[in-house]
Amino acid sequence: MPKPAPPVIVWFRRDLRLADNPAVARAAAAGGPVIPLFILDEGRPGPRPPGAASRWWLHHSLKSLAADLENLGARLILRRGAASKVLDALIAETGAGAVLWNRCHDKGSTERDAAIARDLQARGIRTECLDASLLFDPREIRTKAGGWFKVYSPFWDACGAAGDPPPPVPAPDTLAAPAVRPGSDALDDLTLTPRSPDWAAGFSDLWTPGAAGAAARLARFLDGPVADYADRRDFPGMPAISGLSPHLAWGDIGPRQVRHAVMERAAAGEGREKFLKELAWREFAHHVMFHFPDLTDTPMDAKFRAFPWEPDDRLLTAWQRGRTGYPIVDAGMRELWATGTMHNRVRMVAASFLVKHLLQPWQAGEAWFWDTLLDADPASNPFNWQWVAGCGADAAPYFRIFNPVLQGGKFDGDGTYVRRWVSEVAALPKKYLHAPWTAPQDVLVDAGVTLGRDYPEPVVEHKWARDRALAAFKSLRRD
DNA sequence: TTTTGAGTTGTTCGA
DNA sequence: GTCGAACAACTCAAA
Repeated sequence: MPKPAPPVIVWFRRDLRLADNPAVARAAAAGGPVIPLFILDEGRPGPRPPGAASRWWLHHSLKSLAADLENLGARLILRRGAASKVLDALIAETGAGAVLWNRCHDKGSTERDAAIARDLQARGIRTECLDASLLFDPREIRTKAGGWFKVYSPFWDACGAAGDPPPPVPAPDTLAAPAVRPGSDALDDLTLTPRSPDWAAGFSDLWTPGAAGAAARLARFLDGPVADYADRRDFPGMPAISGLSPHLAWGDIGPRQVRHAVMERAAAGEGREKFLKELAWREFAHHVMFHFPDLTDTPMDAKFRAFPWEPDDRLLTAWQRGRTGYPIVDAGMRELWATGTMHNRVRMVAASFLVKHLLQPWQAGEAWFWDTLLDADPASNPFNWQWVAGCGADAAPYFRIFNPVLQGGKFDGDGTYVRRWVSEVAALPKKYLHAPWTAPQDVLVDAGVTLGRDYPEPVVEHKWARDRALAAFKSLRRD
């Protein structure tokens, strides 16, 4: 009798799916027993610990993954602690001979995983690190001079020239169970969901974390909205967007699956093209983070280290709570709190407002989004904050300062979005909706609004704040 | 090496 | 109300 093959550990991270998962496919193809593992590792070095909203998503996505694994005859093992220690213990318990995972490109994971791979290999445990989270390998998308792209358009062109990414591999039909059944922590014991108060209670009505939920959302998007995506994506009151970002953040679905489905099932046209370009922005953010590992807290443009921010907790809190007195900003911040996401157009306006109107450091906004966004992504979140602040890749010129009143009028002209989230001003006519302080007294009375009581006066005056921001940005100029 | 064209998402001002 | 220019140089990527 030949000795049975030693089990293979598949270490799940931000790839909580069975299809389009090269580590799973490789382990299944080997035919031996497979041990699916997720580790909640909040030590250093390691990935940035997820924020509170992300933890809620993670909980439910893990639950979904466990159920999907169950259907294949496998049991998801949950453990918490330093990944190296957890792996060591599990290998000792089960006699596992290999550990497979899909690459994460953030600094903490890269450092941790490299050390783990070295240690395991030195002890004769095979490790394999595969690619699942991106369309292209960041090492392969290069400028002609061998550098990495800092501008989106040539990056996009280079991706196009790189050829099609490989099609997603299907989920396995079955996974062999190991002879020794290792113990697992209970999902609830990871305490990923809020208890008192349960501020996430409303999330369940809006979101279905997990691969099935992601597939359903993708199908819904491809059945309709994608055709008008280019024309409607900027209007937060319209149901025009895919809502896939939180699923992508934890890898309920992978970008290759999204791209493949879009190409197969959406008619060629502007909507499809625009959507793929948005997916490529996600890609760009991850590639930039690969080349600039300190993206999370260090401005890419070094002269921004000297930026004259004016940190102020009162202003930061007003912004976080959606009480700035600018309805489009407040609507966005309240949408974020209630749903765990914010429409992209409004993110730009709200982020610009914090950084430019309030002169709060972009890192403070980034941290709040990291904690409250269900789609908080280690690359996209800081990348986009740096873009807004003007210190990131392909950033806008400093004088491009969003006017929250004009943006409201332009992209929420009929007020659908603001009325949904800022009930205090919902009765105002659309003419004054985005600037309640300009409404005549009788209009305010009719709408039942007393500024300063029911809804805040603007925390800063636009023109004054704009001029202050311009002066601050000017001070950075090289002389 | 030097040159050239271009750069997600805007606002304000004055004619 | 509408339109075009100015906003400020700088960096990037390719030829």
